[in-house]
Amino acid sequence: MKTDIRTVRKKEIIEGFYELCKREGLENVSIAKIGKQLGMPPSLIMHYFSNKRLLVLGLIDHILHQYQLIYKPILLKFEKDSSLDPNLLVNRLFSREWNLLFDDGVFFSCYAFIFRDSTIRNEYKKLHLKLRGTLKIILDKDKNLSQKDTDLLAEKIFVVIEGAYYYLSMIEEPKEYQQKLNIFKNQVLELIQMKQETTK
Amino acid sequence: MKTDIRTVRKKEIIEGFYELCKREGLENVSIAKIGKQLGMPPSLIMHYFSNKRLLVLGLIDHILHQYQLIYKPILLKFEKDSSLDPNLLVNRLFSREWNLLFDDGVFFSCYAFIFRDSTIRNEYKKLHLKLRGTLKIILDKDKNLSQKDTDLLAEKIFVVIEGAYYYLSMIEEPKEYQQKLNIFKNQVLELIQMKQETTK
DNA sequence: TTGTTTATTGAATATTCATTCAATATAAAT
DNA sequence: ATTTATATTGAATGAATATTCAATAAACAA
Repeated sequence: MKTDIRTVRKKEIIEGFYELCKREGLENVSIAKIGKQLGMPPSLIMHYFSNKRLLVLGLIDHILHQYQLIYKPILLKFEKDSSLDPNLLVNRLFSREWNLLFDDGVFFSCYAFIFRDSTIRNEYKKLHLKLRGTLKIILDKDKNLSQKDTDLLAEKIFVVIEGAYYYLSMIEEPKEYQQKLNIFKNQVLELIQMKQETTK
Repeated sequence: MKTDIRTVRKKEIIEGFYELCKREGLENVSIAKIGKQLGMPPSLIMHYFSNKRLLVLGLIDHILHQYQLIYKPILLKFEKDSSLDPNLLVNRLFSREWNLLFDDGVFFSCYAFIFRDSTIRNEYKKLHLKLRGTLKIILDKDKNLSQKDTDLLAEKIFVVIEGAYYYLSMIEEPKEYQQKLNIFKNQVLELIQMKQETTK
């Protein structure tokens, strides 16, 4: 009753779509290809997603959900602790162990849609606001940061993380990658340990 | 002799391609559409770019060239001055006045290719290295930064700029945009004015 | 059990896609 | 002026595209 066929099948289709995007790139995936991948006629896909835009919207929903699914637990682990280990936090924030689960190419392909689709833009924005909000909660646990503007600090931290995500994607050589990564980790550490402006 | 027809026409095609991408999005532009836009048969386009990948490669070359064309003069103005005004530099680095000339949607659509095309990845990387290099030269002019690791500093500055570029693209409301922008500008200013590690 | 809704199929649609080709025009080289 | 190379055209290709439709099967409600 809860897991009615409609819900299951829609999920199945989106996941097939996502797998194909990983392998072939979003721009090369057609409804027919998704059908072949899943062993179902294209008309069945159209039965659940009445046009391609809805399918892409579904994909983006899936990606952002997954993005959050990976990021949130990393942050939430700190919610229990009363004290904050900045080094541990930074390592977690930059841990890219999820790379196996999460495809950056699909993420950025979908990101490019924000410039021409306001629905998608808002979904992306909502996610990023949520992540900043969670980080603020973590930072507030730290007594060293009490009475500091943790909203501001979360903003500054995440902009480095996102810049790093963008920039590091271009770097293949592991040694170079590690070296740049350390720079950005330090940059965030310095932000946390800096004498921060007080909340106004 | 210098501007032979071949060069002119190829440029014309790429620029038409770019205009269409701005309006309709990279994924919706076909060779036939470019032809219609320029009033030439698709076969002529194929005569100059023997397949679509080469056309996309040409577009990316064009975009990166334009990106650099906008950024470099902003930086080079400082090369003459013997002293450095950090506020002025930061304002220039974040000046988005070029938004009219440069389309962010096309930029990120093309960026997404780096994940599946190593040629494109390297072109993007080359550009970013060059920009960091130029910034380092600027920073080296500042006596306050003498004997500091300006390579490192340039890296830290640009990762904020790029994170900001990514993040601010989601924000429509001008007031909110301005407020976030100021945060990131300050963040870079603090980096410049911080006691920086010495060069090893 | 009957009726009704939903799921699934497979064939068909018109359109658009990248690409090819042969023919012609134009320019450059001799 | 004649040859040679390049530019340009327009028509044609088959494959792939998103989407529609009518028919059947399965699930569900009465």
